[in-house]
Amino acid sequence: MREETIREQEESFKEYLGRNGLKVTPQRMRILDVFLRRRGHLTSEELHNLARQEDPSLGQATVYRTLKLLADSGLAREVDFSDGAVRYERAADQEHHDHLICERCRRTVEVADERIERLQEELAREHGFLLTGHSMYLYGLCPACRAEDDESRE
Amino acid sequence: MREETIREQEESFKEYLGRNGLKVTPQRMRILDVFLRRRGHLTSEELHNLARQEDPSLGQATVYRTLKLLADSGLAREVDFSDGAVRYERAADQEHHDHLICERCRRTVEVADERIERLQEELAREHGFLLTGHSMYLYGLCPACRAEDDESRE
DNA sequence: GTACTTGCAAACGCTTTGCACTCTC
DNA sequence: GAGAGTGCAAAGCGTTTGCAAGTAC
Repeated sequence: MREETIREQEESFKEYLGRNGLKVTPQRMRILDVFLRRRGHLTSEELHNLARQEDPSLGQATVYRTLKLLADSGLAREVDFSDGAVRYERAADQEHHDHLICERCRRTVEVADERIERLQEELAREHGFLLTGHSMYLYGLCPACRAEDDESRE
Repeated sequence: MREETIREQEESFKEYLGRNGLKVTPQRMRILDVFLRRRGHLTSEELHNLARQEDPSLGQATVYRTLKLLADSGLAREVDFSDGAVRYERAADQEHHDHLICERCRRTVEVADERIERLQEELAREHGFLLTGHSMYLYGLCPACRAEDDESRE
């Protein structure tokens, strides 16, 4: 992520904190910084390990608490790959997307399809619901793992 | 669920057990029976409470283990509404469906849309994946909760 | 008789919380 | 200096597991 974008997101977080009577602390800013500099889907533990390299006294609980704040503030998004722990991704990366996950190697691809989104809206409306959000996870075998299968079958 | 269907499912489970060198026990059959007679999305704990009324000595661990077997055998399906616990639903009820969940009252509606399924397949294929499964949860406000909102706004 | 199963309780992994201390505003 | 935030350790939660006793086949 570009330095400039990082600055913007930091400002945005500070603003969010101020607006909600919360305080700007070195821990919170460090966690945000590490989070933004890392692409992908991090668990709280992974983020803790990374951030602790810069500040060994940083506690795991603070990471959990800060990730919640980041999600609330809209800078991070929770994702659940059903692998035990909740993961977080940067919300700024894309407006919206879903995930395609390899069941064997856990590699993930972010996908988006406008047509599916529209159909989801439609489906909700048909049932009288006002759609506020959704989560869609597609599970399968990625190209590499499919190739492995083919080889072993020979 | 009709008695006849229940019989069929019981037979199917016994067959699955035999085929895998597992045993037919009173606990397993009781859990299956309670599960089949209840529509909806049950947690292991809810099922344990129900089954315990018929057999007070039934252990929670046995319910967990049996639900895993039911899922493996294809009689039950795991669903995750992100409310903390894994839930199970009868697989025989529908070939396949997804869930529309009210964020306020937690009411759920089962939905299915052939067009969305096709697009999911297509999306996976575009990325070289072989699709094996998916989970889609739509979150929103149900008609009743929307009406409540409208009233309070007057 | 030989696995496989059971119930119990302990362990598990992720997450939250109570607390005394520290810091931001 | 008041209220929020921190790190720590303990607790919490749903779930899994080790074990000795019991049971299906």
